[in-house]
Amino acid sequence: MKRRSFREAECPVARTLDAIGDWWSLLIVRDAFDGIRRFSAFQQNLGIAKGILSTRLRDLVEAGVLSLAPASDGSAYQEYVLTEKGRGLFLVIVALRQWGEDHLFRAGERRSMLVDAATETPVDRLKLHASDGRGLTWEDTRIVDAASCAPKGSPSPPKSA
Amino acid sequence: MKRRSFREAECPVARTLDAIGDWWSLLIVRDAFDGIRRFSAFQQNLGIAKGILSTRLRDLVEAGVLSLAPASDGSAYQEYVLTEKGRGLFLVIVALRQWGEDHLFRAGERRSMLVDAATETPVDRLKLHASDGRGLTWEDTRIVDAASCAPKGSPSPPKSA
DNA sequence: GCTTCCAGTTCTATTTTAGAACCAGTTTCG
DNA sequence: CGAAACTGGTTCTAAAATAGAACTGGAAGC
Repeated sequence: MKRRSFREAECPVARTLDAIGDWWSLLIVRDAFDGIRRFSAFQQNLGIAKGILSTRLRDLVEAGVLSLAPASDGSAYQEYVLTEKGRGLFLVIVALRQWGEDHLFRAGERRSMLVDAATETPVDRLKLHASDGRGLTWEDTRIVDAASCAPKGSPSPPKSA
Repeated sequence: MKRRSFREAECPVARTLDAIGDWWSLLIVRDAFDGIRRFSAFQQNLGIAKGILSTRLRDLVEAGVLSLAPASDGSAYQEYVLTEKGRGLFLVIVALRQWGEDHLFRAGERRSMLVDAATETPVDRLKLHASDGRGLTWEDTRIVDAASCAPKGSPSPPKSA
């Protein structure tokens, strides 16, 4: 009765959710983007049980999203910091944020906001584009099998690995 | 011992995850984007227990992400279709997909691909821009409280709601 | 009208989570 | 230095969620 795994799914969305799609992981990652690094800081900020946090952090480190580094304040403790792979989740967080802003707030309700630090102005909306720059909506797209759609530099035909 | 709720969180990311952040919801939404509409089709495609699927679909309908519509094939059954709100999750799915493509596949491994239907070429990567069009990375951004960052047409000061 | 399919609901067993208690190593500080 | 408090966990129990199978009532197929 184990939870189904999509680690080997053909769909990248499924693999991503398999890796970080549980209830707490993305919240932890969001906190990491907000500068939180210490176990107790995550725990207090999220109100998560320590046992769960412990396994989630371990899983995220195992997944290569976070890594353990010596504390920046010189103490003997360690900190959890985003790896390059973890920082790659930024647009996932932004996409979640923009959807929430659009659909989950009543008018005038207090909310945090993502701004361009240089100008303090809100960032632009994410948009999807074709390779030639045209804007795309869901209706303009299709899912195909990679084998049938080799990109320019066709790295290698899917023979073994 | 209820699961903590972020329905009233100030952070849009937290609200979004509260609404659709559990293990199955985004997979169901992904399937919906792929054209799946019937209970049994979701069930077979995901390998999810029927009981869970039942509550997940009910929750998604309640959240306004899916709606029930009479079956398009003329039968007496009903179908689950994405609402406008649900279609708004497209970029979330795309962001998850691109991260998975980048970090969760070995070279040459078979994977599905999102293409521009018109040209059959892979879509562009999502990118974040400032309001003036400059590309932004995480390091270029900050989270601020909405009240301290009123946008141009300052809709209304956060007085009541 | 009998059988099969569809879309669930209900049931039990297993797994996961929450929350509190506990603990070893660290830091504080008197 | 030694006691007290803090940090980062682990362990324990109880509650909740999930998996999987069995069951059900209406719709379709024949």
